Amino acid sequence: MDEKPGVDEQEERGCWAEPHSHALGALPLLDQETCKRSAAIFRALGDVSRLQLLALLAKREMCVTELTEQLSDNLPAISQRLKLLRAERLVRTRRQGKHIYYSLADNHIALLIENGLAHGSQAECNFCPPLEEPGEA
Amino acid sequence: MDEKPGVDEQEERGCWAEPHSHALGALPLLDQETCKRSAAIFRALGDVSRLQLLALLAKREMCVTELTEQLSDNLPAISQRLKLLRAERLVRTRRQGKHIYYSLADNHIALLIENGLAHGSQAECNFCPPLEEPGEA
DNA sequence: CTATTATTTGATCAGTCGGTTAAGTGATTG
DNA sequence: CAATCACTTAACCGACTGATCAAATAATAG
Repeated sequence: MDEKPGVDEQEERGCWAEPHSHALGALPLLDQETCKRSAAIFRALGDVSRLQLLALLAKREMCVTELTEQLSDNLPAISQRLKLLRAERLVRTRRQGKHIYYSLADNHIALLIENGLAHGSQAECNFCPPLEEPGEA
Repeated sequence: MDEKPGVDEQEERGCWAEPHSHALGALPLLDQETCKRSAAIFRALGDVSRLQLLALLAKREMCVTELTEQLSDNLPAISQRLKLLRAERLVRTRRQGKHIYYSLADNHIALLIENGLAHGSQAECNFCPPLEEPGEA
């Protein structure tokens, strides 16, 4: 936004004296809102219990009781996690009678989860194009 | 314990009495190692400062001093974040003289970041196929 | 209405995380 | 060699997180 620090004078202080690319000027940072939102999503995904929960919901919608059963955990804990995930809009709810069914909010999220799990596994990532030969010889 | 599929009688205990799909049995959970690794990656990405840092490194490799400049932050803070990101193998380092250059560990990570940022922005996600199901509740 | 089932919320509390400052390390220069 | 630069680490500390249990709420059944 401001005047860019043009390379007027080559002073001999700091690594600026060397031909660093950052002498070329400041790079634009991420939009603050996008960044905050993205980080919040990542943070919500960054927990083993929640990730297991989401992985289950990626298969099909489930009510809280079933999630509790499948995860062999206690119900309030599940509910608290779901609350957080819902606050981040990663899951959605649907009420039917006495039950509240949870499911992933959209397939964006499903894709992101799948993508992350692919990275987390040692298997080849099917989201990335085949690695170009890292020919650093 | 389970009767045959012919659900003629309703037992009076729990939501099991109702035709819930989890009566069909337990679903497999995620492999614990994959889950932990994935969650760790997500957690590392789940911070605004680190995400900005990674977004910069997605453009090109930089030394710590330049990152400090670009982010207008103090150097030890950047270094601590880089340490964490390196511990999670999201970034790699290359020493050249007095400088240590950081870059993203691989393009898996670059893709995952790009993917997450796309979700974080309100724009259409270019990683997801166009939604095929208009007729959803 | 009351009772029961299903789920959420409140409140507490231990554990973790990230920023900050100062000191430490490792490479290069004179 | 000592001085300097680039960066890392240690240690402390306040803030946040997530688990837990009891109590509250919401919908349905009787």
